[in-house]
This record gives sequence, structure tokens and C-alpha cells, in this order.
Amino acid sequence: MKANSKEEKACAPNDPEHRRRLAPPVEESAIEMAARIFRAMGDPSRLRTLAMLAQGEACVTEIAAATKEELSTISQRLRVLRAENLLMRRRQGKHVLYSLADQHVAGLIFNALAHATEQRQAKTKG
Amino acid sequence: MKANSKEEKACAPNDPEHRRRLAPPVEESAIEMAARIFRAMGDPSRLRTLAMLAQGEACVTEIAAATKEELSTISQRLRVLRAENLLMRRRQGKHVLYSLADQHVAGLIFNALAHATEQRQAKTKG
DNA sequence: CTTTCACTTGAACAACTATTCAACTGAATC
DNA sequence: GATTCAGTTGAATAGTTGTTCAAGTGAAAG
Repeated sequence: MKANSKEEKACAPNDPEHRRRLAPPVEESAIEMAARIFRAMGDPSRLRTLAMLAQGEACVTEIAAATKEELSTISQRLRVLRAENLLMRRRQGKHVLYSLADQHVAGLIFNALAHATEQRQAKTKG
Repeated sequence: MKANSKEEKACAPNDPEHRRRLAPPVEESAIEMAARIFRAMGDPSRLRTLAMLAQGEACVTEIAAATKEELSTISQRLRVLRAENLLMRRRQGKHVLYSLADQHVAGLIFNALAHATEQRQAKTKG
């Protein structure tokens, strides 16, 4: 019997109705910018740096000292984050102080950590 | 004069106070999981897929048809997202239907798109 | 104006990743 | 139970990315 339309409704790639539903829901350029933001945040070292800066501003030397890494490593890392407008930067004397760009960034970090923690607990429970 | 302590307060890598403030604010494993989530979302094709699924569930063929890509490409893409627990999956007849794992995921997408849009407008204005 | 300090940047190399083809699996139909 | 359909997976390849070294910049101190 081919009259069973229940299945067809759920998944019918050629149905115009489905085409419409799956049509690009957001502008392509917005997707690309958001993806760049996620990619920038998607490295443990960079995310750790962001989490640090969520505690307050810090200069490059401080961050390097805290993680015991090369100064240039930190600087390159911050450059990637800065390229996606995730950071603010101000000079104070000889130092350059970095901080999160805005609450959106803090929100993203918090949300992902929450999701990660939930998944972690879900796995532990079974 | 070395009595100018204004600058020292703002950035003093060897000050224990600063060390404490920059100490790992979240567990290392949580950072790593969150980074993996961001990395999974940090690819335009994958983020587009997630944005699609935010509109409702869809099967692999539907997604492939919508983006005019290979079935295996979509499948591999979904595999990456699934590995980070970003997706739910259920079988219906011959089809496998995918959807977002939870509201956290939708929230992350929405938040990043909002940030991206804001940055976009900020650039346009000046 | 020269030197120093804090940081930035270009280049290079190693490590990782996205896509595709081809082969495979497993549920549904014949 | 053989076949078909929808999706998955392993392997290969091309492209991307993170770290570091070495050289460069620019503000402040001498």
C-alpha cells in the first residue's frame, strides 16, 4: 500500500512545503559571522583566555604568566579573538589591558559551559 | 620615582592578588567540552544545518536536497554535531529525523547571530 | 634621541579538519 | 530471503589552523 502518507509527511525532500521550511532562515552573511565567532571560541586555549577575562581585565604578560606560555603565543591568540570583535583593549602606561567586548560574549561562554556541564551529568547518570 | 603605583595595580603579573584573580575560574574539563561544542558550531556549513534544524526536524535527504550537497557530506556533518550532543535523532520508517538537542543549542545560535548582527551594524555606523 | 619594555607581526612547520568516493549496514518492501 | 532505499563509515586528499622563533613597533624612561 502506498497510501500510507504518515511517513511522507515527516520527510519528503521534494515537497515544496518542506523546501520552504528548510529555506535559509537567516542571512548567509550572519551565519558566516556567527560561525567565525564560534570557531574563534572553539579552541581550549582561547576559551580559557576568554574565561579568564570574564573575571576582569588583564594584560598580555599577566595571561602569559598565568598559563606559563610564550608572550607571542598569547598575543596571537588575542589577535584571533580580537578579529571577531570578542575583546576590548585599552592601553595603560606600558601595558595593554584586555577585557570581554560585551555581555553577549560572557553569555555565550556561560551557555556553552552550562550545556557542557549538563551533558557531563547526563553521561554520569547513564 | 617608582612610587607611581597606579600602573602597578592595573597590571602586575607577579602580584599574588592578580594570580588569584586569573586562576582557572572553571574546571579544565568543562572548558574543553565547551570548546568542542564551539568548534563543532564554528563551521558555516554545520551552523547552517543547525539553523535549519532550529526550524524543525528534518531527514538527511531533505537537508542534502536543500543545500544540493552529497548525502555523505551531510551525514558526516551531522556526525560531528552529534558527537557533541548537539542533536537528537529518531528513526521514522526509512528516514532518520534530526533535530536540535535542546534549547541551549538554540540559545547559542541565537546569541551568536545577535552578536554578529550587532557587530555588523556597528561597522556600518562607523 | 637612544634605550628599554610590552607587545605585535610575518613566516614556517606540524597538526588538524572538511569533503568526497566507495564500500557497508540495516530497516522496509517485494 | 533477496532487493531497494536511506543513511553511515573508512580512507585519501586538499585545505586550514596553532604555535613558535625572529624581527619589528611604539610608548615611556633615561
